[in-house]
Amino acid sequence: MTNREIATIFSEIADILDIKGENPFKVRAYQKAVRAIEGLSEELRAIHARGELRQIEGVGGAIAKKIDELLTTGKLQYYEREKASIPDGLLAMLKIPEVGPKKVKALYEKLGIDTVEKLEVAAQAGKLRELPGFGEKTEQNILRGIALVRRGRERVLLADATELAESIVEKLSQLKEVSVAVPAGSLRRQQETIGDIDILVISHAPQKVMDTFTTLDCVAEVTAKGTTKSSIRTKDDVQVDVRVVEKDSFGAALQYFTGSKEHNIQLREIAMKRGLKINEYGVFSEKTGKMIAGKSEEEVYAALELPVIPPELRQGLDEIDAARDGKLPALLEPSQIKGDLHVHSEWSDGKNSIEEIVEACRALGYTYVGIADHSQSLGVAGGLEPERCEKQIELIRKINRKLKGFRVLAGAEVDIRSDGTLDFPNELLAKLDFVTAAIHSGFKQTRKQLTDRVRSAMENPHVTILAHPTGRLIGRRDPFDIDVVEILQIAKKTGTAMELNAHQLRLDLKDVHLRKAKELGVKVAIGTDAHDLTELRLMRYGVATTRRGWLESKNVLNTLSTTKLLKALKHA
DNA sequence: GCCGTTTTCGGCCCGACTGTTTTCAGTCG
Repeated sequence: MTNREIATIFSEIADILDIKGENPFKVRAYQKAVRAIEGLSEELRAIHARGELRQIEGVGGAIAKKIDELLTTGKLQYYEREKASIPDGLLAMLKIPEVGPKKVKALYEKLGIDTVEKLEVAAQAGKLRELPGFGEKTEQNILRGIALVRRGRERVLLADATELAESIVEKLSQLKEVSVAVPAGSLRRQQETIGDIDILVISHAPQKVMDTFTTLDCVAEVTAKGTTKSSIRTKDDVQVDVRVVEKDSFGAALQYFTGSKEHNIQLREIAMKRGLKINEYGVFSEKTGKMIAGKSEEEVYAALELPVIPPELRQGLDEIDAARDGKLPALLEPSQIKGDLHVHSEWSDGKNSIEEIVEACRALGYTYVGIADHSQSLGVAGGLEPERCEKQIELIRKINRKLKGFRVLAGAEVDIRSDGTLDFPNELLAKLDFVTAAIHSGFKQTRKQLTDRVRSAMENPHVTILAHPTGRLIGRRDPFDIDVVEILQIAKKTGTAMELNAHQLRLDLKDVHLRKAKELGVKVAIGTDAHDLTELRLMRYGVATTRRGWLESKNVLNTLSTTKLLKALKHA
């Protein structure tokens, strides 16, 4: 039973208890456990085997016992019982925006509505307004919510959300009434996918900001418009919220709206113990009500005797402990990246010549670029035959002779075949500056097959980097079933680096596994997998993801100087 | 259900907006 499956069960338990009107803190305890499990880099099975379940923050005796039951029997009696106690359809109803546990309960008990379909019919017939607390507007909102769920409320990729947010920020910034406009929320935390975009604005004329925001070209629908907060849905179906605050509360608001929710709850608990109260307007003394901080995030954290925690780390895991103990990492900065280690040229399925790539990379301030075109097996991607690869190496040497202060590294993205053998002979691999091995087929193999396959590739001394280790495409293809922790342990032994593929659809390895890599001392190589020059800019999302994984410059290969990098790649 | 430099009991983050009310509950983040 996977972490994901266990988290889903606890999440359903929380929903069921919520609908039944149980103690809300019990509901929250289950939700907290769900988030804790989702944040694990390790399988619960392994933690269970070591008897360390209760060391997980948010997992106490009762939940540990339930995890034990799930892992040993594959079932949970408590869950079966609770699930049987309410109709299945109620959980689906809860997924509709505007419909929460109280409404579900009322709809079910008073009108016998127990499916989304029945709810839709009743709303259309104007039956809901008979219930106390329900009116015509509520009916319309519920119908809209149902349509929204049917369309599938997909989360937006970090790169797409960033682009949209930056365009809105730019337009709001042009107003003379606006002094600052910045993204907050999960976007500022650089989460790999974004639900809603939050933008925070400092202005003394909030109404003007609200009016401008709700009438932007991209707006399809205004879902809320207040004096300091408005929400819209764009034509691309993304929800965007804008909040306006006063200058003196900006730090508190930025902290508050950056989240994560769990991080903020932890901060508030600390504040409470110190006789302080935090809200989006500032930090206040509980006794006197006097505001003691709020202008900047520095002030807010300082009021709790903490250094500012970088937004990417605010995940509600152990970052506050680390901050208190002075153990926050010096996270990787974009400016520390000296080159891209995964770029495709026109030799395989890329669009540009090596010379064009060099020029673009120099413009980005890099001092090297790793060309890694596909190998022969990948026919669809114009994979190189060994002879073509030899030719490419020659050309790269020729280009390098003409370059000053820049170096093209001759590499290849070599296919790991289904049987674990590599797609190029060793003699050829030996001539390359670096070899990135990757799985591009046979995703459906068993966990053991896939893990063994990658192991045999990594054990080849010429292989320096394992590309996109889990093969996932965010929102499109699940990661293949591979034991990432075991792969990392093998990498430690063989000295292989793990790629962080910075392509917007991949971000592979993901944050929790990067952190595990750091713990194990496995180096990370960031590559954009660019197939054209514009994709070279995806590096920023790679850097952001390493930051979420607590990586520092010393953990990342492409912060090294050319000489040191070449040496490190040979060693690997 | 979790948790403990006040605690093994009694707390558990906080406010905006909406729609329904005529002072507030529900939902959301």
